[in-house]
Amino acid sequence: MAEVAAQTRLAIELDEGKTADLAEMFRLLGDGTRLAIVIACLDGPRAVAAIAEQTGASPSLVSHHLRLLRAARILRAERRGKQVFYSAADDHIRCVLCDMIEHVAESHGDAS
Amino acid sequence: MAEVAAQTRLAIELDEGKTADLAEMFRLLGDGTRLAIVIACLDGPRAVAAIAEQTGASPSLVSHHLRLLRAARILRAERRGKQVFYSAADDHIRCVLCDMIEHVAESHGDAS
DNA sequence: TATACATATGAGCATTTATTCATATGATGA
DNA sequence: TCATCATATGAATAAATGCTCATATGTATA
Repeated sequence: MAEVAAQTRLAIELDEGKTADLAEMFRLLGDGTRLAIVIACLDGPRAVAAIAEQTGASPSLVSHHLRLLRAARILRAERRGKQVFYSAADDHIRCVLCDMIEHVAESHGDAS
Repeated sequence: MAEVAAQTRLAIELDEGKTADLAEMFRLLGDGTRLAIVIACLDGPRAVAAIAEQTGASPSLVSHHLRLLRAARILRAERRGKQVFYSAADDHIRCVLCDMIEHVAESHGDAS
């Protein structure tokens, strides 16, 4: 963990455009329904109906969100017959989620 | 990087409450102004006025956002005389940002 | 072709949210 | 204490956003 800290303690310098792109990514993960959809797709390709059932959201709503997540390249779509399967576009999203889970866990743990 | 992927390829299972907490964190980073504020605080303690100048936002707006970021334990505040200095609460945020920067860089790079 | 199933899209609505302006709180120095 | 600087807070508003309902597109089977 110290290594990671040292490795990443470099200054992050981003122009306004890059910062906006980054924010857009976080914004997409910043909705409970959408985040649940992303998490549902982390373990492998999931059909829209399955995602809807797992998350408790309507197929229509799921489809709306999937469009955004696909456009942002957070998820990728793959058609198999009538169904369309969605899965994580790459492993970075998984890392982002794990880091954030750790953060939430730790900041809830100690009082300050 | 393969290690990280393998290390994190475990299934992420979160109840509704944890997912909402996570989403709330991402939501806070999902605004351009707020994200710029967080980035400005990554290299060390920064006073409110300095953050305002660096980000181009008004001190009032910065203060509003700082309140949210502090409440979410993304930033921590430290008073020195008249000024209040803000810095990153821990290194997880830095990791989250680095991962997401990589993701954006790669998904812009290759066409799919 | 016609029907059924799976997903996608569009419009409308209710809510949330980022921002600004005005004002308040807190701390230092004269 | 008074004045000043730095930050925080509250109210108001314009814009963005998530969701639902209705409908369209696309695919497979009878």
